Amino acid sequence: MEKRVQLSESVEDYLESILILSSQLDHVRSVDVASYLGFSKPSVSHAVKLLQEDGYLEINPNKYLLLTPKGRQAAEAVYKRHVFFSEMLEKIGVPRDIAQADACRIEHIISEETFEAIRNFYQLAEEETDILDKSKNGTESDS
Amino acid sequence: MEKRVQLSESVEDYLESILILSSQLDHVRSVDVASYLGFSKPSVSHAVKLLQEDGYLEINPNKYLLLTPKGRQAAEAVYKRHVFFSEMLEKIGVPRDIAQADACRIEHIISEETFEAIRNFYQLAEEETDILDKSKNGTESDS
DNA sequence: CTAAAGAGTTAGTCCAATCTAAAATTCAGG
DNA sequence: CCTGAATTTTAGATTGGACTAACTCTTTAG
Repeated sequence: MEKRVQLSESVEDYLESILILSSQLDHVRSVDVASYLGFSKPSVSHAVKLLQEDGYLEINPNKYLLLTPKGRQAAEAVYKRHVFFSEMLEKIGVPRDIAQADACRIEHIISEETFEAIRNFYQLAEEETDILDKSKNGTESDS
Repeated sequence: MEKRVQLSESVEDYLESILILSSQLDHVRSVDVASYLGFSKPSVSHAVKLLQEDGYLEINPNKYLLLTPKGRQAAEAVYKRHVFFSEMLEKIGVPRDIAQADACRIEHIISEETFEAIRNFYQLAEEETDILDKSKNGTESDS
């Protein structure tokens, strides 16, 4: 069971980007996070120190950032939402870049209950094959 | 056409609450907004001044707050999202108070495109009467 | 070995948005 | 008219999360 305490958006962003980077690089350093998020090195250095103090990650002697179980769990919870929303939004007709941007915000703010409910609802609706088609057509006039 | 520049969440909250209060009271003062939002009076006083400077509202000689067309349009855009999401979430099985709270956050962050796409998709799916029922059942195990 | 590049840190600034404490203003009742 | 309550405003503090400038530490090429 996830304890889902409310973390700040900023903390969630750092943890998520470390998770993503660690699947792309063989190690993640502060500077990698900085360039990924577009933040300055001091900003990341500072944030990382706080994350460490709060037990979300450890900094090994090589300065590699390693998520603790607590940190990884939080990161995965956010990332799971990100993946779901970006895919779902695109499937219902939102342009990819906008879907991405919105997923980046939604992922931080919705409750577990809302996430589960939307996921459930979407899955059921998706099975009605024609809904997705109609939905896409219905939004094409926007662009 | 809505120009939908990105306003801060805070600004949107003030405008939305003035809109809501003006449908409940025959005039809206800073103190009403303060008690509605749970902020201190100085905070509201300060924010209201900024809103006025930016052309979102006017303060009449009785200190009543009056939304300008620009302010009203922004307020209504947010309120429209609020109403849609709180109703929709509740219908797909999210407990009312949680649906409310999530709607209060979602309303500020999603793009016009995503709003339209979700609304469209939901409307189509809603017509398949059994989806809503199944959806509610699917989330009952969470509580 | 040493200089330069790369990475991290320290110190201090800024901004938005809140707060409290304490005026100042307005206004209604006696 | 004057006082007390309600409202608004001023002044200043705080907090989170970003920034720049400039330092230190580490690594590596020549």
